[in-house]
Amino acid sequence: MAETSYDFLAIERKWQARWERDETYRAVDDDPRPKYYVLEMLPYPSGDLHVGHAKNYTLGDAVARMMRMQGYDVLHPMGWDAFGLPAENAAIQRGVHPAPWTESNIANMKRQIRLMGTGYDWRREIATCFPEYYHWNQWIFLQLYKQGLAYKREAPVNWCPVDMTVLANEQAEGGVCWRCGSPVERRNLSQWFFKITAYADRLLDDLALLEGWPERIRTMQRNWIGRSEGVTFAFAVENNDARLSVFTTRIDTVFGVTYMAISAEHSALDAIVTKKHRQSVKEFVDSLKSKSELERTSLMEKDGIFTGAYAINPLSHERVPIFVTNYVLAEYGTGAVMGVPAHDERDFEFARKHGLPIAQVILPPGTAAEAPLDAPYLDEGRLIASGDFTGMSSQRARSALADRLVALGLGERTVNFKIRDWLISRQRYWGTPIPIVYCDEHGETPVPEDELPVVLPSDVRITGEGSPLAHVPEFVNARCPKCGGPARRETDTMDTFVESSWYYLRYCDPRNSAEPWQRRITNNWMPVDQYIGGAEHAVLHLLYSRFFYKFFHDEGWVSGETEPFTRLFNQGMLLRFGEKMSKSRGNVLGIDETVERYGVDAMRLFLLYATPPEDTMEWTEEGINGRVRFVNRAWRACEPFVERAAGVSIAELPSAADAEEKALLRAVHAAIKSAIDETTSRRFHFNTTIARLDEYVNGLTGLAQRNPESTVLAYAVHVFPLVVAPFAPHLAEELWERMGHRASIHMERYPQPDPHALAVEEITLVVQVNGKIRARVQAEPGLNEATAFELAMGQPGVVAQIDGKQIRKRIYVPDKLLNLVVS
RNA sequence: GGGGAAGUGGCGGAACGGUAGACGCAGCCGCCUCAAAAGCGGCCGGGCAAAACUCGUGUGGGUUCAAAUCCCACCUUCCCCA
Repeated sequence: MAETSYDFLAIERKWQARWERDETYRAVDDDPRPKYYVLEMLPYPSGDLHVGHAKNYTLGDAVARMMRMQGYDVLHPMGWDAFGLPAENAAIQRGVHPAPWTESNIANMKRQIRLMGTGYDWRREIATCFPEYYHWNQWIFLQLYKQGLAYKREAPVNWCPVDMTVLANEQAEGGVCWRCGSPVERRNLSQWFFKITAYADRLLDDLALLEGWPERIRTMQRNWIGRSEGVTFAFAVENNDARLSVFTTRIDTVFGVTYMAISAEHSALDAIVTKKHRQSVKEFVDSLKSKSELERTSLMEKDGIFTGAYAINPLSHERVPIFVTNYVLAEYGTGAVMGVPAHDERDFEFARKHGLPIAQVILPPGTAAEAPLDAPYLDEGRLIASGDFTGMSSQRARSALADRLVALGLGERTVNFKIRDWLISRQRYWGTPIPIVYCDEHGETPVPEDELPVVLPSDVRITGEGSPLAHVPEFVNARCPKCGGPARRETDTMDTFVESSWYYLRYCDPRNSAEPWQRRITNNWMPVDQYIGGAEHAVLHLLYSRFFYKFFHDEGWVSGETEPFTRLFNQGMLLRFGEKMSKSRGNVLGIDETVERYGVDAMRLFLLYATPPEDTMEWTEEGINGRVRFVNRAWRACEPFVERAAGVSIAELPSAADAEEKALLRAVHAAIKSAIDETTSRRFHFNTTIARLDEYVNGLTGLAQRNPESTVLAYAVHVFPLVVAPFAPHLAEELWERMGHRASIHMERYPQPDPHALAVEEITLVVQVNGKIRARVQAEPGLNEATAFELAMGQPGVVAQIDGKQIRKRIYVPDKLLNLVVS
């Protein structure tokens, strides 16, 4: 039967073309409707999309469509995080220039995203590799520079030997490169940084504002920022002018110090090491030179070597040996720590190994005497053997000791952060050029704003060795903006996380060539109401974006909220054959083949249906087939009735003549209610909504067989495309059009759940005796306790259980349950 | 080692103090068909031939009239941080 077979390929193509022609999903800048900004993290144009990507975009699309149909002016844009290493690696491996490689990938991915039926406002598309975009990246750099928040300094940095570039701290978490997973090395290089540490306190405090974020992401950011309060004070070095500054959060253990540990890169090391130990210390330090942070702190055994020098504890005046160690890092704190073996795990291990004394100074609560320790005691307690401070609690002692150090002028209370400045230099080609030139006379000089953008030259040789830009004389040779004399251009490019830290603002005003965005327009759209993406960006992109937004706020370029993303939703992963899709695993399922084989609507429905969106889900052949069946069933249930449906108003609830009609009306409105509830609660568990849609279609199919003339059936058919539209947008459009509607269904209002349709005429009263179910009684809703009790006593099963016992208590949950407690 | 999340039929999941297993998948039976596929209808946690009954939400306790749901301990898995 030709007219009842659903030609998804033709119909889906037809509507995708129509939406594009009509710009159905454009967001209107000045519009009386309330705004809603829904955004999925912008993708890197790697070339091909698979169904894993589709999972991300489908959820955002369903949310955008639900909100649009509920009367919001929805901004739902898409673009490309187009700078980055894969383009350059392709150039090295295959000799293709990054620009055309990236552009053809974008073209292909854009085609695939359209195939997924997602409703984006393509007029706002951006690609970060175009000068029109990175112009403003450079401009933002200059503003940060002006405020002293962009600066260059020499520092030990993370170097990825595979990607041949340096990495920010967040990008080398756990000692491996975030991109390629290879262990990073340490190198001393002069590099550009953004001073994110200046915002550490605010980034931490404002986490409290982010109630719409998953708690674990907030916790991860809190840990990453790593604020700790403590004391910074100095140890003098015996027979030496050098002083060793240390930071500790446990000043209450200061009388337990039995050694000092300093990093191999400590600036005072040369000055304090004694002649006798110079050679062995040098050998130890040299052996550590190329070792990464990961190797030093995690893989290698805690080790160190005596310097021959002694430090004097400023409070106990004790003399303790100074060790160079592999586990104290120059970049953390002051590069020196006090060793308290009795109350610190690492110190305990170290002391054991080197035969250092273990002096207990904190007594666990409830213990009286000092007992030999076979493990360090890490918690708080009462101080012993601590001079004037003996007998105090840890807490009191910390305060008193800090006061003492401050009073003696030996130290101060300080706050230490784990977070470090954001290293943005990359020795690579495919990125935003840093707008700085070096003049012999004027040194480091920013490129004037009116000379932006500093355009990336296209004629380069990309070999994978060294910075490609350094070998392009036309690029390197520049004029000094101050004196016009010869100058050398900076050849590092920016970390691609810079571009993605503000792209959500550019979507608001994407074609502005005079400024990065117009405040009037961003004020209308920002902040992003719902941000959707994976958890892997918890401390990278999401932290950088928050930092940028606060800076923009301080500069007055954005107003209102100080956070860019009001709500954040973390999508779960999509697995196939138990593993994440990747080329190397050979389990990638492409968009094109999926869409051709099953249809987009079926794919979308499956991705939303299989699990709640935050859970990891497994792609299965059986699962997608189930949704293909659903689409076909829905079509067969509705299509033969479109004409009759068109003649029935959806504004009025028809009256049901029998139980089956009544049940169908319930199913219709239960589906509507579920869709609206899942959207407004921001829970987005559309898997349950689609289950209600199954029941809806089951109801249609059943009634169509038994009573094809039913008005209720015609009504339910008429409403169906509206209810299913956010999830299966093509099927919805086609049915809607066949019902004679001219405008896109996606501009219609979503139906409201009708309480009359949802009301039940009969309830099942559960009767329990002592909490065990003994009977189920059908009854009219609204019965009172006395009536319920009467009904219950008419049940032989209940009476038998009570038999001669006394009813102690009755619990009645109206229209649901009666529990009789007997004994 | 610390922190977090989660353990429910053969499978994905639903229920989030009040009828456990909605809905789908797989399986089984029937109708249709020469037959198959598709479609349509039905069954589908365990024990019992069946009803009655009874046991069932990782394990063991607890709170409650009532626990998959709340609390405690343990086991397992996954994710973060050391």
